Amino acid sequence: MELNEAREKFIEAWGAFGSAWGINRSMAQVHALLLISHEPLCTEDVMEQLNISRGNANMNLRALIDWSLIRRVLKAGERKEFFEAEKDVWKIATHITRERKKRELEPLVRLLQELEDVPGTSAEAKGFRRMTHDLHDLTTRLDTLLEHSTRRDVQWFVKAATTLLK
Amino acid sequence: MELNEAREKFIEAWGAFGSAWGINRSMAQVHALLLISHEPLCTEDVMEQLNISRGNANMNLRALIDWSLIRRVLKAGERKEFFEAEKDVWKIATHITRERKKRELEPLVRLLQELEDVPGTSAEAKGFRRMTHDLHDLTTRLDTLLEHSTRRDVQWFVKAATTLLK
DNA sequence: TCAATATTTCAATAAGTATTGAAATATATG
DNA sequence: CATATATTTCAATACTTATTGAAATATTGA
Repeated sequence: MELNEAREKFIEAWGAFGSAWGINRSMAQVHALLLISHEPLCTEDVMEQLNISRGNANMNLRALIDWSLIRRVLKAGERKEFFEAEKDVWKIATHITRERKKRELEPLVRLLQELEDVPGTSAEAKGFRRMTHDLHDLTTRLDTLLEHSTRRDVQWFVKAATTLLK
Repeated sequence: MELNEAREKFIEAWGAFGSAWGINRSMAQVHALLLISHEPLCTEDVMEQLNISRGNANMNLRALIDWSLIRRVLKAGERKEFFEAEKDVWKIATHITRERKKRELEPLVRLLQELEDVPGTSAEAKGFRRMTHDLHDLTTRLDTLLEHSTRRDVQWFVKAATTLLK
């Protein structure tokens, strides 16, 4: 496969993958483009290479900065902003999971905690409490796990588990 | 909080959570409803309680069976089908991750594997290979991990990690 | 077999999300 | 400060995905 064809396929696949996991396709594609770009790119570059509008490019570049997946870069003698991606896949994984944990997992954990305290002695109330308690337990564990994950932990973690489970 | 209010909140939250992770809101809500229902429910029950159409209910009940998150139940003397949810949260987590792994992770792993073989000695080609190789490595580890996870493994796994990282 | 009832399908439509592009705003440079 | 250039905003629009509901199909049991 040609390098250029490969680059396109990667951008497409990363976009589809993100999209399946509730991450806006353009955002994932902009991220993919920067991931495989050797040099930092400016907004125009992103617009051209992905065929998207200025507004779209701007919006998703900002979102990616927000997620700590890319950073602004200044080029000497250039007025406009350039962007480059974090290339360490462990950091990428950590930043994505942290962001989503904050946005979606934490609110769920908080609600489940409340729901565990629903009063009542009926079989229904008991069953409800058991369910929400178990879910709360699971989500809290996940939450803690992600909270304390650092690159080395994750590496150890996955390696240990992979070996053990092989 | 009243049990009924709590039930509604849970259904809503589970729907929103699923939706943020690329799982159809209705599917997540039907799942939530069955999770907290003491008795198996029929299609009509689901339609009524969630205010959704027959087609929608049917489609999502089928999808949930497909994901092994609920099962059909026959009630003695009843002609129609009833449905009940798997209530073991570890099994729920396993089934969801397995299903998504199959649908989205595996195709990505396959592509990344191909992309690692892109030819060329330019800095660009090298950088591209490094990136896709690292990603392939990460996704493969994840894939293996999920592949071999069973309830007990997951319990051990999360417990060990939680303790270690606390 | 035939009605009654249950389930599935699917074209039409609605709802939700993403994208555009031009105007407004901000910022750098002579 | 004026001008050129870069960035952001946002209402309009396009696109995607979910949902409806009625018709078609399947299933049960008298």
